[in-house]
Amino acid sequence: MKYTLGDLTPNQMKRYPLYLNYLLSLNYNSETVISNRMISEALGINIEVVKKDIALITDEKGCPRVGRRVSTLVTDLKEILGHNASISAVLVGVGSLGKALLNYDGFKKIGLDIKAAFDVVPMLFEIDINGIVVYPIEQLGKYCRENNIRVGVITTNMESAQGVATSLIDAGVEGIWNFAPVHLKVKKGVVLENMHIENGFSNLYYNLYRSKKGE
Amino acid sequence: MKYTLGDLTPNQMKRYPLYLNYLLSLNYNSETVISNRMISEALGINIEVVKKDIALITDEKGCPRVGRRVSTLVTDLKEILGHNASISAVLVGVGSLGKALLNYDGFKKIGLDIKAAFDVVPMLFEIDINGIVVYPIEQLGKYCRENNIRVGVITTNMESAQGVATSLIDAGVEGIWNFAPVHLKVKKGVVLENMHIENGFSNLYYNLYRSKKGE
DNA sequence: TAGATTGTTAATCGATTAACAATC
DNA sequence: TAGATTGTTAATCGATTAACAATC
Repeated sequence: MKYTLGDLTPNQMKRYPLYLNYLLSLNYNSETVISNRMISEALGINIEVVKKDIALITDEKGCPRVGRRVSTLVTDLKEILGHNASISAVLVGVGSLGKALLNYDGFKKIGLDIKAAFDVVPMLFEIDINGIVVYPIEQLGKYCRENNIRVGVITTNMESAQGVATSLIDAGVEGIWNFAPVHLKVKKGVVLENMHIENGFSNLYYNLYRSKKGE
Repeated sequence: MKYTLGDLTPNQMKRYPLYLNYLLSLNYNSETVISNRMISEALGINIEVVKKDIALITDEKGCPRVGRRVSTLVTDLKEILGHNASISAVLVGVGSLGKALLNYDGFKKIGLDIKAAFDVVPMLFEIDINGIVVYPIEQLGKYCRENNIRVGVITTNMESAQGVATSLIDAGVEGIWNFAPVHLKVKKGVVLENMHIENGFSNLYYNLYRSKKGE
């Protein structure tokens, strides 16, 4: 692995998950190989971009007329995408979206370790969802400090999100992954990643328009 | 509105939802004004970028020393983001994520009109979730054709996603909004928008790394 | 008026695309 | 060997940033 995370551009970081997703969709064994061209065509990404992106994150030299082993690429992509890390997190807001995320088994696989969940509704307290226990929101700060929580996942409603974010930041989290459809203010140095489904739809809408136009 | 959707770049289209989100987070009335500078500082987007983006989508001239009315900007942003449209859609896969999305009231507000849901589990059939009825997956194709469905939302598990996508495409949908964490093959001309939560995490992970590095 | 902000043009920077020698 | 693919360098393109006159 020639380059480290810090050398990669945000644009590249957006493409790596696409490569990984695509490779995982193939039925491959330890001998399966793939060429940049195939990746390029499958994903609709210019081949020169693929060549550079891939060459950057792997030590394996591509073999002319053949390509590279899929298994190596998968390993290298996972490494660069942080799937081998284990970042401690809490989730706040155990509504339908919160529950859905807790029930999703994929987080650990990608490097996020949700240690606990928090809510205001007493009926949820001490309930165990997919191995994660729900605690009263009052305990959020204490829990985060005592367990070195690095990331807070916010799945509350719009009204509560800012308050929760502030509590999380006061408790020392480094990053917030916000699923509530609101703009959050975070103090400098705290990383904010917004997962706004509305934005996904805007993109879809835009591309529907373009594709109709292009006909 | 000087420009239309087709004139805007994908990069701009990613920024417009951020502007809208931020403006909506303000307590504004019909007289509240905002300067590009304030937007720029709140969102951490270069002010020249903000100036251009905003000027492009509104007819209201900015007033030096003052800015523009927030209400006008909100209207213009909603227009360009398609919130005034109404695109017919179906949702396939009424698991925890599917249910969470059905329970989310925001879709209609942003221009997506989910008309029906589909699943394989008989226990769910004819159930009404937030006004949306669940039907057997066998009826998917027929329903889409008869109701001119333009978009299919996929919230199935990984295994079923590709099959569902193919059915939707065969039934004539123009776009697929995929929440299943897999790579989907779609035929040319069909718009695919992936909502992969893993990708959000990769971004967060990357920015956590950068922010630590920058200290 | 002075100063902040707008709108726009020019300069810089970075990313994408094209070209091509090297390799199996 | 011929041809496909790699890796890399050069050219182009577009987006971001800087600069500044116009305006209230």
